[in-house]
Amino acid sequence: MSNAMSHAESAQGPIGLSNQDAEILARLPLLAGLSADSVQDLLRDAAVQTYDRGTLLFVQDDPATRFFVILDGWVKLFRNSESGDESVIAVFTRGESFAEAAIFGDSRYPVSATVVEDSRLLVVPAMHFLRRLSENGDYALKMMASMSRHLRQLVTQVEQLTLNSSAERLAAFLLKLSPRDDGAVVIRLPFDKSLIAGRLGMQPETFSRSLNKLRGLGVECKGPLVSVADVAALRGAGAAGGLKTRRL
Amino acid sequence: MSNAMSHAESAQGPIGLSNQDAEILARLPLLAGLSADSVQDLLRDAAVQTYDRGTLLFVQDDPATRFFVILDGWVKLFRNSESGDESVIAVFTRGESFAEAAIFGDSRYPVSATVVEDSRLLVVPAMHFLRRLSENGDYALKMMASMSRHLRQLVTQVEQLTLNSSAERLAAFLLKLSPRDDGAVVIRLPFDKSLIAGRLGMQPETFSRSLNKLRGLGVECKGPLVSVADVAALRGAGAAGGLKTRRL
DNA sequence: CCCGAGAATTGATTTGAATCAAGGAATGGG
DNA sequence: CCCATTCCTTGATTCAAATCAATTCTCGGG
Repeated sequence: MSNAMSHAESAQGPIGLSNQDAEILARLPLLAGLSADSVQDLLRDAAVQTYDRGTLLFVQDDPATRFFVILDGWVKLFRNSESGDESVIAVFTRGESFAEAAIFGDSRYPVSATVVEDSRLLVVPAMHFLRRLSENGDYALKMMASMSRHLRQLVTQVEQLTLNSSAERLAAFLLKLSPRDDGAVVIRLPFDKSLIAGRLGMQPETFSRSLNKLRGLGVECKGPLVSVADVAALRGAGAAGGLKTRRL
Repeated sequence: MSNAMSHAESAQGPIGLSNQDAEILARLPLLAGLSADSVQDLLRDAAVQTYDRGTLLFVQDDPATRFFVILDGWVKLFRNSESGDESVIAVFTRGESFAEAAIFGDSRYPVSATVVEDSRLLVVPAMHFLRRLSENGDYALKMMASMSRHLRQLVTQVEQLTLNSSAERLAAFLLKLSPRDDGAVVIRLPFDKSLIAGRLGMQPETFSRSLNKLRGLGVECKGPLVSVADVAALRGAGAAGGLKTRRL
């Protein structure tokens, strides 16, 4: 089924990817700026797979033998405490890679991962990829830049958890989703509200209430659609502590 | 002053390090298993520097031009919110490296760093180090393993913040410091209690009270010394939810 | 088109931790 | 050796968010 589809690219694309998929890979921090040949080389034995919502990709402490690039859909990374409840560490979507970091060192996944929307993923086995990395410094630098990015995200997350209120975390989340940084926008929430709540370290009830608190700042919510009257104003309010932070 | 000190090693040690310092470097995940020559090679223009407590090493968003290895002392990484208060992201000590990840990608420090105890640091300029990394896959893999480790730490931190109580986080902190994993131990707190509180995402007052809550589990505290009657029991209580977690 | 299950909201209540406010050790300099 | 500054502890109070408890809303299937 992979032949005769897309004329020129289909034959030379890494593992039989559509043009659009190839586009995604090209933009990936991990591979950005590499030649088509290089990408082909790195991803030689990678494969595209389709997963249904709910599929468990790997479990915390599993040996890490592969990592993933999301071509479509959403994936949740989480941890389970001994007591059974879960902490959402990250949620990724199209154009993002995850678990690359795990294939180094002791090479066990530090989190579990499930598919939260039907997804198409590029699955990259570690073995060949690692070999190529160690042979080519250029690849390795890209990889480190990508890991560095994930590190930053987590740093931000720790910061937010320790010093922002629920409403502020939600505001920050909306701002990150906003396509523009001022004026009025309508944002479509990318997945279930309760999952967003988890991602932001709060209960669903608190999520709902936080959304209400933002109403005073021009935020309205109908179903999965959130309209923000003035993005800049929302950001300003967050920074100024118009929503309560711990005082100075 | 570097000659005639330690007989054999002094001459061939990286940049005139004592045997003990060389020992530290050898154990560093970043360099572990590399030959003396390789280390010498990588750290060619690194230098040992002494810093007084309170010294600001770099500020969040500074261009990241160097990273550090701690030969002695303690260093705090933190972020400042717009509103002025700080979030402690990590505290590192002898034998640990930090800010390696920052020298990749956009190459700005994602955090600020200050010295919290008089310290001796190995300062490693990024330029030469990066060049060597890209030339030698072995170096790069080590580096990634090290970054992977930091990533794991942050993941754990996010998890703890979202689903453990203050008392549990403190218990986990003590357990990590414990030299043995059962029986009775006395632990010396490595730095000020208020800094530990910050590191654990709580106020100093809450730290004090959490310590009291642990008294019921055989934890006593005199000054900077904490005695644990039974390490295994403490761990058990934490896991079992003897200290309150969110219920299942 | 209606129905049932899961998702989301809303309300009432509890509670863990922050804040406010003093006291009490400890530490270092004069 | 004493004082002062800083750190730590303890108490009273407040507050944000979790928990408990109903509804209401939504959406896909019969």
